[in-house]
Amino acid sequence: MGGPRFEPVRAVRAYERVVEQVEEAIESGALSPGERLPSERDLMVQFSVSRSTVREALRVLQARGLVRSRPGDPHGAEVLPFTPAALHKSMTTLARVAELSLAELVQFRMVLDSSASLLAARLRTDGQLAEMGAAVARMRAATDHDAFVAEDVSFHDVVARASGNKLIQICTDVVRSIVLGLISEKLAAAPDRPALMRQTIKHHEEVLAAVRAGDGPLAARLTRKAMYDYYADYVPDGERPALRALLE
Amino acid sequence: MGGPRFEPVRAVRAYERVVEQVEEAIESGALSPGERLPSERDLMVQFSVSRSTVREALRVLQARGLVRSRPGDPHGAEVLPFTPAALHKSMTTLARVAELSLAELVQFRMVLDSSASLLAARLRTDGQLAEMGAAVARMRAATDHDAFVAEDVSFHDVVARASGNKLIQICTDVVRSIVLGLISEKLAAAPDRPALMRQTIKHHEEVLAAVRAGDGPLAARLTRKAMYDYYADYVPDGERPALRALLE
DNA sequence: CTAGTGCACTGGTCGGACCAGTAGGCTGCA
DNA sequence: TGCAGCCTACTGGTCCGACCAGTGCACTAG
Repeated sequence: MGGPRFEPVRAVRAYERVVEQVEEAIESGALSPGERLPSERDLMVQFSVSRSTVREALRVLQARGLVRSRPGDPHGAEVLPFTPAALHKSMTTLARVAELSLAELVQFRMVLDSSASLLAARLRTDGQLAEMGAAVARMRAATDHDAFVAEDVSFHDVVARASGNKLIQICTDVVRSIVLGLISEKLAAAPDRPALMRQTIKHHEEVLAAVRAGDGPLAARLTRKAMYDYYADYVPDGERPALRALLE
Repeated sequence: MGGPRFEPVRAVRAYERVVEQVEEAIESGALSPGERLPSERDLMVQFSVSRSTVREALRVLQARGLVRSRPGDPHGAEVLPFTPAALHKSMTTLARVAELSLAELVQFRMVLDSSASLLAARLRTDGQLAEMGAAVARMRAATDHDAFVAEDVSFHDVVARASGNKLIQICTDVVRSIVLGLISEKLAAAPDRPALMRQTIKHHEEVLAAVRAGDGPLAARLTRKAMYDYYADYVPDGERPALRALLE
């Protein structure tokens, strides 16, 4: 006690050090999206490691969504612009191995999307308001179910953007696609689809009105209600109370 | 139009197919945490690929937090129990490359933690209530700042657990550690620390009382307030209104 | 000036090699 | 018989060299 606390020196593999350096260069902005890494054969010289090591490092960087390499490309691996793909992947894995229930996912969406609505009610621009209106209009005009869902998504996406919080925007996007992936087949086979679509449109119009009026709490409440009504049928009875707990 | 829509056949690399198969085995539960993968040399026989390919696949699986391999281990790579490490990594990367502001992160925590409090007010067990009380007691007894923060964290963690939503629990955990990582140095140098600690304890007691009373909305509101008061000083003036938007 | 063709180089994969490190069986001592 | 210590077979980490199909660019022929 009291003396310098030494940290255990984990054996750092060569490829990890390569990953760290390249990662740092990318995250610090020294390498911008679209720029190229040197070729693998150049990298092995620069890092003084073998090509196998370089390649393992590139695989890790690729798994993290930071770079992409194409066979034959004479310019070397490309630094990618940020995408939530890696986040999406790890959250999807999480959903499977941690056995996240649909109820938990929907509940999470209720929390996040309603907060987005609340913030959007205050921070939305007129342009975003128009985008939301347009999305609702396209929902109304949608003929097939896929198009309807797509416009539904775009509405929620505008709201999330209008919240001014990129993290909320990204997380709603990721969780939404996981939820949709889980129930898409059931959704397409839902009974009385037209009625559900009409109800959904009505809900969206109400949310939009609340956002336009700047009534954040109302917009949030309506968003939670809309999401509950939309998904409750797919959630097992026993888990529905947990969702209703968010409806006040 | 009309004909079968063919999807572009992206050239699937050999190592990707290896990743897919192992991933599927793990996520489906065919391989449980603690179990071992065959050795690399066995895998190259089973998959009919070279060891380089096997190793690149293992690097990807390791980057995703699914397996771990130690040099010299005669039992092969170990299948890991789920940890949010991969999620944490990708969200940390996200925070850097998407240039998430502290305000966005704190706002996200306000949303998630307050929802956790709201749910916990309804769903908490008596045992969890006791844990929360114990955490607050330890906060009060904490002598140094690190211990104080640690107990603060454990309080929030119990609340998140009591929400009954694993996704909320994990995400609050991940974002919290990112936030703490961003401001830990500033936090330790905060002026008038004892006063801040007293205020924080008071806030936690109030939240705990609301949770105990089953008053979800109050617990949520208090949680947002507590978090705002705790972090507002570190958020640039211009971004504070966005946080206040969550305080009603 | 353009269409077409090589070519140089790329990433993907393979096979073989060596090393340090581990675990478990074996040996030899008590 | 029991146990401590060594030994060995095998592991993962790294390196090397090789081949292939594919790419982009420069060059050439029209």
